Amino acid sequence: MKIGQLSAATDTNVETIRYYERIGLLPHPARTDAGYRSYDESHRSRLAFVRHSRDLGFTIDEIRSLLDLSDHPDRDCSEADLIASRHLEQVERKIAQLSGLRDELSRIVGRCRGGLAGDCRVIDALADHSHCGHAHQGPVTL
Amino acid sequence: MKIGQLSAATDTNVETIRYYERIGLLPHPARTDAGYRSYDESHRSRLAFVRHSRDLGFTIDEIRSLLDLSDHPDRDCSEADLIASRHLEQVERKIAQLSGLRDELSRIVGRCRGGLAGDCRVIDALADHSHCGHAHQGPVTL
DNA sequence: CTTGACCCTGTAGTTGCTACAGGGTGCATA
DNA sequence: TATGCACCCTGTAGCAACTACAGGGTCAAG
Repeated sequence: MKIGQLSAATDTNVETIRYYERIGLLPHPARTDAGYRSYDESHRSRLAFVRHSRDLGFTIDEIRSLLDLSDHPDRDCSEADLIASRHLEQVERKIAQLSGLRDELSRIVGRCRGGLAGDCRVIDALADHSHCGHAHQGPVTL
Repeated sequence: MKIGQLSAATDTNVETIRYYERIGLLPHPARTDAGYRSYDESHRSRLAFVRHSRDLGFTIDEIRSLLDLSDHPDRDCSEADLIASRHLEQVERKIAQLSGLRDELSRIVGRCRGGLAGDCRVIDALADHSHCGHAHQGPVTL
């Protein structure tokens, strides 16, 4: 299997596959005479594992640990459970944070009837009004 | 006001303030003889506007547009409303995506009773099982 | 006069990719 | 045989929005 076929089989960008190899998430595959990467089923399933983990929002470092456990079936698996449950907590915190944003945003939008920016409620709400019961929480990434 | 005081007054990292200046979000302030940045109330309120917008998850580019409107009170403010409602939609989409993750993660965690990684349900769930009714959605950022 | 807190510039690191530039390979077709 | 064209290679730079130095200058207190 060449990289393009692995890419199609796992729905992963070719550049991403090379990136995962570079950072040590995937092993260096064999090469053809022409220097092309040559993959087999074990590479495919490892990459599928990585993809599924990324889809669930695990970081590269967490995936490294999970892969390590997966490579050593004799180890205790409580670490995997710990990683996953910590991650679940983070996802829940993020949902709570975004729900707060959503509530504040929906209070803001739809209040302008095409007037001038000078008395726009949207602009106004973003200006400095510490009295409006809004708890400062620091920048957020979507 | 020196940068450290502005930093304290707006709960913003000093480096972040200089960064905002560099990318043109804040104006270049006056300087003291020693070359120290010297801020006044107008800088403080502009930075507060930026911070509040970032807290609500607006991107730097969106904030640029919002600041621009705020600087021109004679403009039509429907653009501000558009920016905010588009952003609200994005936040709602993100919440939906994360809720999906949360559901799948909670199905996965807590199923391991300290056994060996070889038959760990967590590891197992991350391996390749396209039959489990999981819709592929691509990597997510928290 | 020295200590420590603050300030300056400029550059590099973070995360997880993505996008070239500039080249080589392999196969089908004119 | 030439010549496209799709694919592969390496290496580097870019994205967002900061954050973290390194290596220096300034200022007030003790």
